[in-house]
Amino acid sequence: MAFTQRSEETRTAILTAARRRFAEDGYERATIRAIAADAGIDPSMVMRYYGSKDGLFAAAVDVDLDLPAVGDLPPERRAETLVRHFFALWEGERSSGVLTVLLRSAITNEAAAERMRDVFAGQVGTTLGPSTEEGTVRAALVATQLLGVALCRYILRLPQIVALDTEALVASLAPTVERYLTEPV
Amino acid sequence: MAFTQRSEETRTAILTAARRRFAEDGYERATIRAIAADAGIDPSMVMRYYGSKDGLFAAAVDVDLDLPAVGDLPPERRAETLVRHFFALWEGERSSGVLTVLLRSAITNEAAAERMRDVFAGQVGTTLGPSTEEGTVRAALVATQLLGVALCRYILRLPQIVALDTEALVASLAPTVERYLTEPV
DNA sequence: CGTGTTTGCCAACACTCGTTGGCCTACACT
DNA sequence: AGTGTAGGCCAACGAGTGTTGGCAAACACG
Repeated sequence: MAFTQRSEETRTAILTAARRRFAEDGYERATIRAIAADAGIDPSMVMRYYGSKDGLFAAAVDVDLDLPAVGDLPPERRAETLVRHFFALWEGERSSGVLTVLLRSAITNEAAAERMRDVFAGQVGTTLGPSTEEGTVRAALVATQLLGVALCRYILRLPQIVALDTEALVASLAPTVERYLTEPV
Repeated sequence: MAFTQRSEETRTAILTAARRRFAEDGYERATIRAIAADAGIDPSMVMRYYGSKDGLFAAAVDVDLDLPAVGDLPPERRAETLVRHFFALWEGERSSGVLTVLLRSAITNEAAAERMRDVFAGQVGTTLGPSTEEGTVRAALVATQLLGVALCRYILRLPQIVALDTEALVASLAPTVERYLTEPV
């Protein structure tokens, strides 16, 4: 019952390896065997720690977006703050590809898609202000642009988008996001 | 050697079933057996007609975007025309989910991702005008928004985006696209 | 009508996958 | 030191996969 230090180490080793494999290969092609090999342990240990592949996946995509409360900012600063935070999340070391895991597998795995909708509804929808219907539509429009750029940059790796640095992207995208947040629908 | 009528019928039956399965399940989870069952024939026939699963996939994503020559249009009409054509492509009966196949599998399958980059470079990049470097960057920015909305609407099925009709989406997205086409980078 | 070719199905192979149970080792605690 | 428990590996099962070869039936054509 009590976690020893060693068990906790391999537990996180498995999780790290799982995130990398899920991010690179997607849910279906990431195999328990490969993840275990990366973590330097036996495949059966993965089962003992996380119960099943689904359980491991659920642990791998358990992410906190840690969104800033843009509602407190002056309106003209909200869009830029959001976009900047978005790139910090994707390119940050700490998250280590969780978002890539989530997005990539939300596309082949219905459970992941639902989790993504939940994350969106729960975290994105509310931090943009009171959750009126209009507000969630605005948030969804923002999501189309931000997820689209993540798709092209981190998954499809469109060379023109990969080549741009984040500052140039912020400059291009912030006005779009601002329009979705303010323009009448 | 000469194609009989019956062979051509099952050939397209296989292709139709394959597109549907690939679109719904993605490359990995779409099985030859399921596709064959949908087409009402034996799995081995799929191999005889298309050689391998990869061959079938290549045939399934062989798509012509049929983009309009927006270069001839007055600038203020280009964005709206593009967005409208984009939705017509995705929701049109004729294409029957080819684009969903392409996008969905480009995310787990590296070969599909490269094919997507090729389609983009070959068809999208050039029809937006002379292929200067600035032009391809603009085209890529347009792609982030349009692929993003396709992702949210046809794959993740974000309810707020699914609920909007195409006219409302055109109204929301066209100004964004127009900005990417015109605003200094 | 006879014959060769196409269309199709059946059965199987070789492989990989997630998952399980048994067994050995190393540590913790009294 | 003795003992129970947790950490770890090995071997295997059962299911599902893409793929192949052989054989029956339907067709085309002389």
